[in-house]
Amino acid sequence: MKIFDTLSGNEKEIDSSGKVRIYLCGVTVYDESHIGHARTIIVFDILRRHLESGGIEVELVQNFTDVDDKIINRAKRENVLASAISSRYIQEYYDEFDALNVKRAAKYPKATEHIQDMLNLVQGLVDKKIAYVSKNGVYFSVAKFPDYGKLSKKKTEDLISGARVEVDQAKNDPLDFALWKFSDSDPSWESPWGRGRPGWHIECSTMSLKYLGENFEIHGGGRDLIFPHHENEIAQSEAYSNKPYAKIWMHVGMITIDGEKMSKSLGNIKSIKSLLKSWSPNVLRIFCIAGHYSKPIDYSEELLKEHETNWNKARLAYHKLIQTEKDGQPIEDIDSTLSQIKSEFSKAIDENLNTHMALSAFYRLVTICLVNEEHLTKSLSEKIISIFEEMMNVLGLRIEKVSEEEKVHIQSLIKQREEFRQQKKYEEADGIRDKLAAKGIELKDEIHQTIWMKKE
RNA sequence: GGUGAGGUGGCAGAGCGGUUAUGCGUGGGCCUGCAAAGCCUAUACAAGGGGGUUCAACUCCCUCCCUCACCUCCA
Repeated sequence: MKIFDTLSGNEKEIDSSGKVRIYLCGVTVYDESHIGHARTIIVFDILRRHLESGGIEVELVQNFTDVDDKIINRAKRENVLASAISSRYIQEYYDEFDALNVKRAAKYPKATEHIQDMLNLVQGLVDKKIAYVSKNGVYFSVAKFPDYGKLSKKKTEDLISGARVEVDQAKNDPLDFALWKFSDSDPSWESPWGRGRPGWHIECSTMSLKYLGENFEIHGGGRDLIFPHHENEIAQSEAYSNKPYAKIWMHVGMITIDGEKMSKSLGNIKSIKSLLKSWSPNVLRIFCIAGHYSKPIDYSEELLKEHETNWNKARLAYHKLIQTEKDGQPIEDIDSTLSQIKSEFSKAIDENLNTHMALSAFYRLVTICLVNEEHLTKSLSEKIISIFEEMMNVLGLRIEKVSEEEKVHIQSLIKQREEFRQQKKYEEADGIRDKLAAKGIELKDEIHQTIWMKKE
């Protein structure tokens, strides 16, 4: 499988000779997660699911940044400890991403639980004289790392001339960044250089090294992390280990709203929590993967509605498949069509995670079910169901199953209702429909049969 | 100002040097106790502007214009 590598600017084959180790930069837990976070995480979820479906072992590590100025400010405002804020939002994170059917990572390391590891790394950089101690903290000396800028394609001269680089008297060079910041207030830890807390970038270098080793397969996150976060991570990690850091850098595009990036400061956030109130997790997932991951997606209700329409068709098709009992002559050439769709689907994902194309293959399968209803036989349905479920599994889409017992019950009610309808006792028939609706089962009358569907 | 990614039919969006992607929407029809859906059919002569390369460009090259992101914390 190939992925576009930001560092080399080319698509690169993922080294799957062994376990595929992936480090994903997670969220800073100071507030609710939004659909932009969800997009990045869902994209990596699909990457992981696809590799795993091909029998490749994946080890995904995703951090929580739980020490940060925003967390501290919020804690002050609410007059609680910083850890109270971070643990609240970590819990919400789990609740929401479980609801979105995102597979749990192998490990969710927290910065605050790796202070000593970070200090060791800083010590290594100080020993090598790549980091230095100033009055505000310990800084990384960018000038000592000649490759600085290779990921974001920036020249250090350009960065210096850019007026937006913060001027800080405590630094030797305006480009230098903090590895350790001196501070006495909560949260803070002792260090050989003075009490304080870690800089942002050091946690990812430390925790990826600790859990995935020196030269792991994929490192990623949102596009907005390329600079300075990932650039600085490379500098620290490679200066420390003298070895190349990640083999592939993968970055996911932003979600915009009215053409502007979704961000807290603009106040145009769509939180996952609020979106889950109006849209099913499946629709939200489709929304996040309907365009290519490298490009931005502009949020709109209309777009969500469109995906909901499409997804409803898929649900209908699936329910038809599982309710097909009849036998007969299947469609000609169906096997070759099915295998074609199947291979198109996985090829699309193999080629730089083209989920858009994969999704269109999936919808083609849906259309086959809806158009060829007359020819759908039990054996054919079973065949299609297995492909259908395979695809849903890779995309992380999920249709709730009903128990055998419940199924029998629904069928008998449908049969009863059918009898009422034959006798034109519509009130009774509608009564049954309402009764099922109350249980989350909706009915669709068709010419030869009534299809039931689990509501979402 | 620098760096990167883009500009495709009403909207969303891929692929591809030469054969209408597709979906949504919209019009018409079928089906139908109602409901909801579904199916059929029609519909867009799309490629930011200007140059080039080529027998042939939406697809490659140059140039101009525009949009977005990053250059400060950010998925």
